[in-house]
Amino acid sequence: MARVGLTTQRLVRAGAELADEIGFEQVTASELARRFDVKVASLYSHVKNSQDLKTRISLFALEELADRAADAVAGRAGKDALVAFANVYRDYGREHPGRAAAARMRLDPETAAAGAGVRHAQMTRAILRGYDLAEPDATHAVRLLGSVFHGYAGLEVAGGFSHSAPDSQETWTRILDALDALLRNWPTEPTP
Amino acid sequence: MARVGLTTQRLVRAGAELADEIGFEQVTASELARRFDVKVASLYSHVKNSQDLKTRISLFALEELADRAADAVAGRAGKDALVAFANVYRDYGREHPGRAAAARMRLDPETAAAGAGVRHAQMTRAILRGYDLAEPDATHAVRLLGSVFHGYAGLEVAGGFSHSAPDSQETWTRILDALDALLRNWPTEPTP
DNA sequence: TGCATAAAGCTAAAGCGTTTAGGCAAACGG
DNA sequence: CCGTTTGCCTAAACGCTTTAGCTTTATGCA
Repeated sequence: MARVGLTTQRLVRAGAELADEIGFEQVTASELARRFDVKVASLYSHVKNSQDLKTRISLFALEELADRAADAVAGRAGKDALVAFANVYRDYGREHPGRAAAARMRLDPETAAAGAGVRHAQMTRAILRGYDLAEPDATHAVRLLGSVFHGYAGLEVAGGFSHSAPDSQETWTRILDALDALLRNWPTEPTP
Repeated sequence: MARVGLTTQRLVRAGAELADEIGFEQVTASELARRFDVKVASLYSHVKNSQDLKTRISLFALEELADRAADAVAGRAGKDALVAFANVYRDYGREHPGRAAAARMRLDPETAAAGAGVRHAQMTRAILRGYDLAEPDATHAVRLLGSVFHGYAGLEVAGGFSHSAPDSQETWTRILDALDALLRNWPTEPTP
């Protein structure tokens, strides 16, 4: 019985790759065990249960995404930063659809707070430094940006925009133009 | 063996209620059979399989949501219509979290096109008649609105904004103000 | 070096959800 | 009142999850 060298880390990374191949929903302890050529029960020494495995994959993806975002934003400001930041999210979703789906998985608030969720919020806030938004408008804007990135990725993977003109890339570019314009001219008072 | 009177319709409606109670992900043929006090195999005369059941619940929710939206938008225009429309989505998510999750389920494009997906797109487009958007900007705007509604609901149910100031309702109102301002002043050309 | 011990991976088994095949009986049409 | 449809059943196979307890491997300390 040669040891394969299972680790929580290795399981999570392999699970992330598996998610990209077959979809996050389809990632299962059994399938993962098959990949490592190991009996299913062996995984349970490294992972609490199936839910725990998925949660860890989600947190891994969030971390990886935050790393990329931090990298992209460094040394940029204003619209330049906004576009770079947004493109990280979009590119990640296209390059790693399974991990991106994992990142969108609903985590209970405490788990999310302990993970990279905070980094994402802080980076989004950092983007807004290039615009002139005081609280609480900055928070509103952070939430708007989160909703758009989150929502667009979800709709795009669902095939919502595919095969219909104008193409998704064009829309994405124009949405970023629009968001930039909006942030530069955020309405302080509702206009009835 | 008294007959319960199972129907695809009844199964789907009960499945939708079940989703609101225990979460869409947890809706299972077994659980549904338990509710009707019927053996699981009996469901398979009315539903092709478990996936088919979920798809039907999703389509049901989309239809219900489209009905409400159509109702809300009737006789309104401009920001008034935008706000009413957006609030339908948000209220539905809070009133029927399970159905809303079902509505966000990824369907294959042909299934979605055959269902109420088209109505949603058309209504969103109708909202934009109150603003001055020519193609392709109108399409970009439709996609932006879809992303925001979709994304906000997803983040809100994940508890993203709960228990942190400012409260979610305030943000929602201000986001709608912002979107209204953006639509009235949509940037025709990127501003570098 | 050699042994003790913790950890890795295994077998076995129970539980639950899905799905199909085939059977009985209730409802319904003529 | 009879025949047909069909609603619901039993039975069984299959796959994923999870726990319990065992064997073997690796590792570190004497």
